[in-house]
Amino acid sequence: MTDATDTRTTDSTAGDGLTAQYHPGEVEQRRYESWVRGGYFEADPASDKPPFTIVIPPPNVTGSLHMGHAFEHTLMDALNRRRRMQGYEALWLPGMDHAGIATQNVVERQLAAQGLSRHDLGREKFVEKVWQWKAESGGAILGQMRRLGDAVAWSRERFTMDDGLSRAVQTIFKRLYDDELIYRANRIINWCPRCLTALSDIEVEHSDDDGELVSIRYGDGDHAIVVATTRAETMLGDTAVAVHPDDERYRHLIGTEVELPLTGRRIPIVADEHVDPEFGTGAVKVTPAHDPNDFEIGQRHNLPSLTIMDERAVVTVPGPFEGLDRYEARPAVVAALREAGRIVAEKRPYQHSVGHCARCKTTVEPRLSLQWFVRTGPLAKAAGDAVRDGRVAIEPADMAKRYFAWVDNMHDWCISRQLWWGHRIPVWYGPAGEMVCVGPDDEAPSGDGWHQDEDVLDTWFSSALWPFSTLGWPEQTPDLAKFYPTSVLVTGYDILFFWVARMMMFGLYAMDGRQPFDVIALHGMVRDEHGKKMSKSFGNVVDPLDWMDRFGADATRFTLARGANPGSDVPVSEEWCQGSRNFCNKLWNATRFALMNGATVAGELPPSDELSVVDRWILSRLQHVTAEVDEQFEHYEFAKVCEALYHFAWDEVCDWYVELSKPVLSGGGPAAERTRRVLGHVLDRLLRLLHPVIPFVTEELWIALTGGETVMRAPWPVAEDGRIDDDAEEELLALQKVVTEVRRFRADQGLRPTQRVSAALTGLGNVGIDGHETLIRSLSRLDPPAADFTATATLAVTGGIAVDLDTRGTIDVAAERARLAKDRAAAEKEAAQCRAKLDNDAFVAKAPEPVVAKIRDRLSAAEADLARIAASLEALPTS
RNA sequence: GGGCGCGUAGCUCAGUGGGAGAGCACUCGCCUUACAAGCGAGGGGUCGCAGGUUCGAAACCUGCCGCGCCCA
Repeated sequence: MTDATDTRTTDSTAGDGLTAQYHPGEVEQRRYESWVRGGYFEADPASDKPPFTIVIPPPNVTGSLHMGHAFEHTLMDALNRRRRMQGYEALWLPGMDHAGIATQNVVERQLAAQGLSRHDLGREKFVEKVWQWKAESGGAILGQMRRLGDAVAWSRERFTMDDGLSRAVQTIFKRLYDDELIYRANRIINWCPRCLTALSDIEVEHSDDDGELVSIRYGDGDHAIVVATTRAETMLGDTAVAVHPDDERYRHLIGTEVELPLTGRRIPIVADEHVDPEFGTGAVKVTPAHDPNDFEIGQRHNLPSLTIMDERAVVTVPGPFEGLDRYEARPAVVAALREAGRIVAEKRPYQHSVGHCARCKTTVEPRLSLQWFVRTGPLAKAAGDAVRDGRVAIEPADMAKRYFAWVDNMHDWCISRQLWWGHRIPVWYGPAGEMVCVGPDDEAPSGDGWHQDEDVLDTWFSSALWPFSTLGWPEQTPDLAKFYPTSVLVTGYDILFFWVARMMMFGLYAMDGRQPFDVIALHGMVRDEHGKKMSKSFGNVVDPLDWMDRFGADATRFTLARGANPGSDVPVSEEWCQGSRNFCNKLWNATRFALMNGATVAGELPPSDELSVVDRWILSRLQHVTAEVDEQFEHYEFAKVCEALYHFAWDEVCDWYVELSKPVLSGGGPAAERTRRVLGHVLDRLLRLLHPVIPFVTEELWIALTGGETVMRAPWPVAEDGRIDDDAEEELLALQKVVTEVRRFRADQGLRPTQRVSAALTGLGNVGIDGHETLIRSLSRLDPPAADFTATATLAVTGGIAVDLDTRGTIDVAAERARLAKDRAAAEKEAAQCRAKLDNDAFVAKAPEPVVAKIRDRLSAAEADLARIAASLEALPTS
């Protein structure tokens, strides 16, 4: 360098081919393509390696990658990549579900833009149209998964509507039907008047909404009874009033009839245990066709069910309210009742729980209709038992409580949907009322009067088969033999009921009691930096694609994995993602430094007795970290994996090992050779350990460092106990203490970092680091004592080490006094705490001996510190 | 209404019986030949409140307060 041009921040490469900063955009796509080309993601059922299988929770074909996917995929990818490195035949199987309602809605909206409805096209043409839509615009998420780095076996991509999976659906439907675990019944179900379909219980979201509570008097005089309702319009369909059998207020009315206002109908007053006498007046109106609880009461008392609304929730009762929808009918009915002098009280607003369609948020209308159901009793029992008896583990284990609460109280599952997009129910009805369930290899009945059920199955019905339908079931394929049961299911705790319990039920049933997965690893929800749920209306949604653009896929992944404590929600913020980007850059530069200094992985790692204490120390630390990371991975403790590696890489390798190695490397000779080999080894292992979480940057660096083909095929590191060296760790700890103490003195004295100071070190031999005086001087920028050396300050470090410094007479006495006073206060506090414990006879008598001994040691250390500090203070000029 | 969970530094979170931790933020000093996306040093907490168990409690028990989620 011949002039003053500052090259520090430019991106010049320094002979090693690496730029001064990591640019993920230049690496990621290229690396992903090379992985796919290399076939590294694929899995072979003929392999004799042990299998490791994850099936992807199939994203919705209409969806795109949001932060929740990015999170979940990061975890799965990390598990999968590690297992592959460990020598498993690892399969991560991708695919999507057909998302009945959502997809139909998308295509219907497109049609609506042309002024068409699906009915204009007819069923067959409409379904064709949906397939066409899927081919053209479906599955955007698959491309986004590539950007994230998902190591999925693309050759096995599956879709719930594919032929094979459809065959699986029909097969299990028939089997369940024949076993009487599927039945058709007239029941009250959740109905969406906008989607015009039935919904299962869990597709209904409840929220506390403002409504009204209207109290209405039925009957007259001493034969009157007041009921309160939030849905006045349903009184048109009332067929009884119910009271609690023990309620003294109404005992005389039980068994009698009252006149239902506006209708002239007379309805009975019945006694039912399920009425809460504390709520309202203790009397409830009963509308069996429009309320699930009322339906139950109706069943128990043989009451008629009057359906008063059509599928769009429009009143169909002849009279003044006919043709009004439920929200128009409500005030109209209340007005008419008021007119008739029937309203006793009105409360507005009145907050109460209201169910909404999970897909479109429309208020659900309970509706009596003929639907198909899965009888969940025996299936749910088996699903619960598989966890209870330990065949399936839920991680974290606490979450099993939620699972049991669900499977042990499961209602029958309404599986029919009044849609066209989905698996059509394989049941045919005959002219004489016949009903025939048709298996995949059966001939469907044909001829006059035969027709197939119009409805399709709930999307979750096919998703419930996912862990085995994707492997070829019902055929007995090599894949199924090799890769089932899957190893671990990674999913959010919010989906435990929707999907996990259903896969368990169907998996155990279809696979003769063999569970669909060995472990259910649950994660939480991604939230914003203040722990708030991300929502469009709140404006706090973060787009993972945006982060990947700006900080890289690795930084995005590391941010998510680093926050991943099992079962807990993950807050994320842009600042943290920046921090992750910085970490990737740190690794980049550490490797760059290593390459510039000839780090290598060639040849055997020298035996420990040929290595310096610094080399032995970092190798020892590496073993501890390797063991720790391995252990934490086994327990899905991704945050702890990341924490351990971040700390090791940054604080130990970069801040200490690299700095300590600089003088050795520049010194040349065999010592430098050995350190080059150790540095190469440590980075090689570090990059391997990090690869599952941050695959791109580690691949780029590992190849540059080792010249290998891909880190994906490098064996997963195993801790070598023989390299653990407690003495080396102790010595380094002492060395770090000395250096830190000198740096602290320098900072307190306001000495510039570049200013070298003469110093004499004594007592290093006390802790066995007398051989490292040069290193200590280099890190703390101390020169050997000159001829005219005069100590102006003395630092006393624990362990009897003293550093005499010659600051040319200009030491800041006040600053030094303050520093020592602070040290003394800390030591005094420590000594006092220890003394208090030791003075307590009960403590000495009852606490375990090692604990007592430790406190004694701490006390004597604190006392020694106090003595040294006092001496230092004494030695200060009194000015 | 029923159930589950949480409350630890300014923020977000680890820590489950024996020295209160991390990341970020903050303060001070630095372009120090890998990295300013950096380096060195530092400040900051009655561990929600009140009782109890224990030689010893952030952790275990009870109650209360506050917050969240699921179910009805």
